[in-house]
Amino acid sequence: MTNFSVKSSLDSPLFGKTVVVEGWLKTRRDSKGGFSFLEINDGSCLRNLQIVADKSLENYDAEVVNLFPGASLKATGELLQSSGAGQNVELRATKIKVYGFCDPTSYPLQKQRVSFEKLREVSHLRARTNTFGAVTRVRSALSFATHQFFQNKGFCYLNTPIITTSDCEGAGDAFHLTTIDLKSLIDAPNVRIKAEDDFFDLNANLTVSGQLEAETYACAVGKVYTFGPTFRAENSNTSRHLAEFWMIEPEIAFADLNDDATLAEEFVKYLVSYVRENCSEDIAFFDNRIDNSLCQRLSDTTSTDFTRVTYTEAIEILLRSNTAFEFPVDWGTDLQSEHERFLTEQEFKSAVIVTDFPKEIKPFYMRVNDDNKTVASMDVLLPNIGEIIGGSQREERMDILKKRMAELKQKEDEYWWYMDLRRFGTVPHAGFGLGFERIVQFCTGMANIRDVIPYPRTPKNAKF
RNA sequence: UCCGGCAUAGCUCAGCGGUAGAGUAGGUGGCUGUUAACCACUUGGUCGUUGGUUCGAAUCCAACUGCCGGAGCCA
Repeated sequence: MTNFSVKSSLDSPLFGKTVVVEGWLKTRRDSKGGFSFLEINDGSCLRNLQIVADKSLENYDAEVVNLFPGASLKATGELLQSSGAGQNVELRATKIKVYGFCDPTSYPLQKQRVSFEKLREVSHLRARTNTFGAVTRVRSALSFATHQFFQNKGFCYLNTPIITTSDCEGAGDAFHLTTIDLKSLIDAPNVRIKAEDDFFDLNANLTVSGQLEAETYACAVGKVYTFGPTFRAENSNTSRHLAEFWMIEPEIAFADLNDDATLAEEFVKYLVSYVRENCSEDIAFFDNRIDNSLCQRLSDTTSTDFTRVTYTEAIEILLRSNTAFEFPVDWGTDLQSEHERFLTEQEFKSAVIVTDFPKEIKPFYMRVNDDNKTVASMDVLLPNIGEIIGGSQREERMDILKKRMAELKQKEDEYWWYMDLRRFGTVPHAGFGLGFERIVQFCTGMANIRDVIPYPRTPKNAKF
C-alpha cells in the first residue's frame, strides 16, 4: 500500500493496486443506489481524482454523506479503469478516513465561481481553487526556470541585502526601517527621540533594488543574478504594481547594452518555453478560462524575434502613425502606456525592446552615449503587460559618472563604494531588472498582479 | 495621488421613489454510474457607513470607507 498524489494516480495508475490518496473534497455526488462519487484534489495537478464510496463503508451514513467541498480525507482503495465519461481512472474506496469536515454554510469557497475580488479577502484559502492552484504551480515553475536559466549560463546567485542604506535612484520611494516605537510617538507627541537611539542610522530602508550591490559582485565574479523581494512605497493602485514584489536582476561584466538586450530576450523566451513545456495542463486551463489568446501569445513570444528600436526611432514611428494619442508624443518625454501598447500591439505585434532613452529622464548610473543626449538604457515591453524589464549599460567612466551625479544632485560621498568600482579596474558592464509577478501574469493571462502572488501588499493592504 | 464606476441573501447578480427578488449554495423529499448531476418544496436580508431631500429612500443628494477599471510612478 503506497501513498500517491492525485497527479500520479491519474497519470500512471497502477490498476488493480491498493493505494492511498489524500486531499480536499471538491464535490460530492450521491446516488440513492447507495454510493457517492467524491472528487478530491491535492494541488498536485489541476485534475481531481474520482473516488467511488459505497454504503458498505463503515462510516458511509455517519460521515461520507456529510462531506462537503473543502473537507479533508484519506481514501484507501483500488485504482480501476473508470466506466464513466469524465475520467479514465477512479479509486474504489475500501476505507475513507476523514481528517476534517467542512461546514458548507460558512466555508467561503463555493462550487460556483467566486470572483477574484472576493477571493482576495480569503487569500489563505484561495489556493484551493482551480485558478490559484494553477497560478501557484506556474509561479513555482517560473521560479525554478529562472535559476536553471542563469545557472546553466554560469551565473552566480547573489543575495543582496534586504535592509540597505543605498538608494537606487529612480527606482521609487523606499519604506523606512526603524525600531523606534512610532505608535507611542503618535500617542505622545511631546516625547523627544534621538537619531542615535535607532537600531541603524535613520537612513535604513527596505531595498528598492539590488542593482548597485549586484554591480559590485559582477565586477568580481563576472555574472551574477539576484532573485528576491523588493519593496516600493509608491502609492500605486494598479493591476501591475505591488508594494512588495519579487525581482530578478542579472548583472554582467564585460558586456554592453546589446549583450544586455540579448540576455533579456533569451531569458524571457526561456521562461515562456519552460512553462509551455512543463505546465501545459495549467496553461491550457488559463487559455480556456482566463484569457483565450494566451496560448497564441506565448507561442508567438518564443517564435518571434523581439523588435529592437531606439527611443528616437520609436518617437518617429509614433509621430508617423497618425494616431490620436491622449498624451502628446514628443522627443524628450517618456513613453506613455498608450504609446508602449501601440508599439507592441499595433505596430510590431511582438515584444519590443526600446533602447537609448534621453539622458534627462534616466538615472545617473546609465552609460551616456556618444551623442551625449541619450543613455544606453532599455525597456522590454510585452504585449498586454507593458514594461516587464528595465535595464541599462552602467556608466563605467569615472569622470562622466561624476558629472552625471552632479547634474542629478547625487551626493558622491554616499556612493563612494559604488565609485570605487570605477576607480579600481573599471569594466564595461550591464544589467536589468525583471518583475517576477509581471512574467507570471504574462504566462497565465491573469489580469491583476494581486492574483499572482500569494499575499499581495498594496497601499493600505497587508492582511494575512 | 488623479479621473471614472461599483457596494442588495453565504456566493453571483436583478430591482433605481410606494410591503425586498432571481439563480446558486444550505435544508427536506424524489430520481439517477454520477460528473457545473437532475426535479419539487423550503430556510435565508438593519439593501457598505453617516447625514440630508421627501408623506415615504435599496432607489435621489453629500461626505466617508472599501473594492474595481484607467492614468501617473515603475518592475
